[in-house]
Amino acid sequence: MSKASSGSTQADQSAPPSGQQRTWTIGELSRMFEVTPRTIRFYEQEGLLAPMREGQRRIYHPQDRVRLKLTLRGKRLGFSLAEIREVIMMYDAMPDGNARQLRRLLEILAQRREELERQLEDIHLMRMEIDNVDQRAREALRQLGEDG
Amino acid sequence: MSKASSGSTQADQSAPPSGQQRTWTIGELSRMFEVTPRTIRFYEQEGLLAPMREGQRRIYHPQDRVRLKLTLRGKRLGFSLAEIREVIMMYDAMPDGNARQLRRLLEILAQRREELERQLEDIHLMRMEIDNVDQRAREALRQLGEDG
DNA sequence: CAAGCACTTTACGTTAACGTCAACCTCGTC
DNA sequence: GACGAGGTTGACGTTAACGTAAAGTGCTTG
Repeated sequence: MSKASSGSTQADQSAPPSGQQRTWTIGELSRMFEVTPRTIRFYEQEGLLAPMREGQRRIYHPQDRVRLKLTLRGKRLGFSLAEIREVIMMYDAMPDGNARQLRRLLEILAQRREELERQLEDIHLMRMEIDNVDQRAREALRQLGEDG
Repeated sequence: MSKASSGSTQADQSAPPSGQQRTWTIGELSRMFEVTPRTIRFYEQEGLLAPMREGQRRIYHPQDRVRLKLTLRGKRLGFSLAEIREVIMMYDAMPDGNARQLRRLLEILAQRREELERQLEDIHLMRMEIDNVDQRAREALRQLGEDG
């Protein structure tokens, strides 16, 4: 809904002195996506993220943020971290990926798409069932007396 | 879509001698839904199923089959067994449910619906991204030479 | 009646995805 | 210079959702 324009010179949230790219700490990111820092470090350990370091501290660039967002979205859709990693890594290896890798990637993508279609159907079915139950519950409530 | 009429005398798959309802063993159900018997027993242990017994052996009626189907669908959508159980149990308790229970059920249903909407959006977004990656992978493949 | 097959219970094992300490650094600031 | 706020690395704990193996039951089939 709120389509934040990314072209303006507006400070997105707080810009570094120079016109560099915005970066975030692990804490900022964790609040931003409502996950714990532990979770973010775990994703790194699992090869889903690879933030730069500033000394010993992690700094996350927009690219890392995108990856995290994709990861969390994948999770909400029920994919395992391993599956998500596979796609992300292959995507990153794309420019110099060989034919076999690319074909494999296409395979995976096709699979994902199938699963998504199944989920779509599941969602529609479940919606209908929820509507049913909801309907019945409301009626039952009415039967229980018009007060409340 | 296929609204199986439950009134006809037709044998659904294999009818018991008399015109009773069709029932299944755990093995049949497990093949039918491509899960292991262990899984089905586990769901029972978790309060999601409650099949009759014939001696010591479980026999599943259409009602049980429906529950299993709903459970698996819920799982595909990423719900936990606990969440699924909550809804199923409340649904069963509906007829004599009190007002508080009914309201609680409505709450849960509303929540589920919200989650489903989020998932729908996630699916659309992920589809677009998959289409993108797919596109790029195909092009990269073409660039690699027109052979193979 | 032995064998096989499908089922049963019991119980311990496993994996994914984190949670939860503990012990340590490294700033800015009071 | 002590201190608190945020960060770091281990390392072990936990939970959900089953897997797996052992040992027994009951039918029916050669």
